[in-house]
Amino acid sequence: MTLEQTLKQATVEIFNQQFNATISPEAVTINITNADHEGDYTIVVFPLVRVSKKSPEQTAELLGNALIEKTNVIAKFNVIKGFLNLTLTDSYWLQRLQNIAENASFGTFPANGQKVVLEYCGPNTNKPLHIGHLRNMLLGYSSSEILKAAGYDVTKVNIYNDRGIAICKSMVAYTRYANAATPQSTGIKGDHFMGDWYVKFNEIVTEEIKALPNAPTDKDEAQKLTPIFKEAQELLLKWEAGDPETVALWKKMNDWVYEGFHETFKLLGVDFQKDYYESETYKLGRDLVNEGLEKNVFFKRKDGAVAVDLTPEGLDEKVLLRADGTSIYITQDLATAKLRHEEFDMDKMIYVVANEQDYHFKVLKLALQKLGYKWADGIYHLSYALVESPTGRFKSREGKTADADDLIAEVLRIAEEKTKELGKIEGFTAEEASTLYRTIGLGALKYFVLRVNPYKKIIFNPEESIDFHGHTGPFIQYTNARIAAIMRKAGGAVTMSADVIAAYSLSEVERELIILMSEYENVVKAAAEKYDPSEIANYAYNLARTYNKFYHESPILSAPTENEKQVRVALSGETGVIIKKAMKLLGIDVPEKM
RNA sequence: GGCCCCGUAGUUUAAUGGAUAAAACGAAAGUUUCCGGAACUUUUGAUAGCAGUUCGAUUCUGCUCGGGGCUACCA
Repeated sequence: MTLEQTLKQATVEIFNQQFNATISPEAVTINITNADHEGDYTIVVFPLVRVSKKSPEQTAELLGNALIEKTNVIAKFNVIKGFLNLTLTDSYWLQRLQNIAENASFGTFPANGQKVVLEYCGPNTNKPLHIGHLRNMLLGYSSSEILKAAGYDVTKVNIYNDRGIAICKSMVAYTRYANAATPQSTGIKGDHFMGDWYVKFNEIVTEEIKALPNAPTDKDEAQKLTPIFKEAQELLLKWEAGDPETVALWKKMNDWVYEGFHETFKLLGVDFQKDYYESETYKLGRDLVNEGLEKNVFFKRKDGAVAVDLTPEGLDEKVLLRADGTSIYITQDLATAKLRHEEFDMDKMIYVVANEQDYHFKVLKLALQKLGYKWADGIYHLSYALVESPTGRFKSREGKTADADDLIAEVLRIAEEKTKELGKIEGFTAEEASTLYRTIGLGALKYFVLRVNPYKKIIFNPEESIDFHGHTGPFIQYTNARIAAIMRKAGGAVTMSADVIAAYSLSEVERELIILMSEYENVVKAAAEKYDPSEIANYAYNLARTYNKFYHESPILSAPTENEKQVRVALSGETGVIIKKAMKLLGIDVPEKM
């Protein structure tokens, strides 16, 4: 039982005895005491006065005394208004620290038997990854790590939107102008190579529109009249018909893209246990929709399209199958969901997709629920806001500024520059140095993205780029490097003796640090429940900041007494351990020297 | 038009309905003896507006004003 549970339970029992009243443990709110007041934990008694029928102060006083009687961990308490501030004994905290240090799996929960399928990334294969994918991938990967720590069995999957008119556009431009160039022959990364031909296509469209006799003012309308667009449409038809030459070209170009993507995935450290391809699922779903017709939960409109009526749920009527019986996006998503359930028998299915598609996922979940699939209750859309430039939304037309690979390269370059400036890596081999630049640069980038709550939009200013001071990844990494240096000199982790645990008197910061570490497992749990890595990110920062404060206030290796040295080294070692654990949940490596 | 999300110091972010709203960046000043100065200590400054719910509201409700998104037999 955790301390909070113990205190809640004791409070419930005390109320039962003293007031003959039954309250639930959930009704007892316990917070960490505000920094401005003395105490470790605070029980807010306002909600309890209704039961005690005494003033908040009297109730708190009574409860405080009773808790001291009942438990053996409370040293003292004070009452301010309706707040009961409890101070635990130093030996409780030291013992707690020792227990944490001895428990290698502190912060990871035992398997809960629940399976999760988590879909993330979901790129189109006609252009390179951009900053939005970056946010998606970092969120997806980190969420998966957090869920695993919370005891879930997680399978990460990706879905490639590898077909359609956009891909055909690149193919047409390539066929017309490339002269059989390849990523290898040009030295261009495969996904960028594909993207370049997509850009080329659009350039030609613009030219051909100019040549049009009576071009419509609407750009989309005008595009449809251009020869190159018509070629792309023909190509799409040929692809759908399975024309061998077209399919071969399509496959060749997509393989280039995958090679490029995989390079980026590897650099970022994200991975997938299974890949899905739209080209294999785009026709699925028809049977499922017909099943809905039979069950009378979907209906056929007069025009022949099959739709679901979601007006009772506050949404609209939504078409699920075209009048000609072919699938649309939602149709295949329904089918893919069912397919995955058959494959994985998961309890939860999480989709990491931008908030533009909030509506889509509401429909998806409701439609599956109407079909009677119980597992649809476990569908969760991990929705995140778009990344915007200071001037508004990143458009692909704005080009380079939003490109994921460029952004990564830039941040690695800055990491190298700053590290060299500081000159702390003497004795590093060239390879060690470049690994370090990567660790720090990616640490900065990942932290920058993950520290923000997913539903909040991120304003990203490429000019100002990413910082390495203050509330950043490198700051946390640096703190660990500093701790690592101390631990090397101390000769490794220490175990505190029973005498020290019993008699040591903690300073304010030391106490603060232990309380923070003690909270780590609650933070992991909360982050998993909320699907929110920013909880972990902010926690890690807090821990690092508190440690630095401690570090500056308290001599560690040169502490005045052996007891102080023992406690402070133990404190340092475990802080390092938890920093590493937390950062791992964010997908961020932590160097021992930097 | 309808629906959804967001609005906190100059800027970027925090705060299960709890105490005097917390940090970082920026700006200004400082850290002789010290284990790593990517650090630490000061100073500076904010809940868009108006009501309501209650012991208590950044948080919940309603309205107003701003910003974004969705509302395709596109993906």
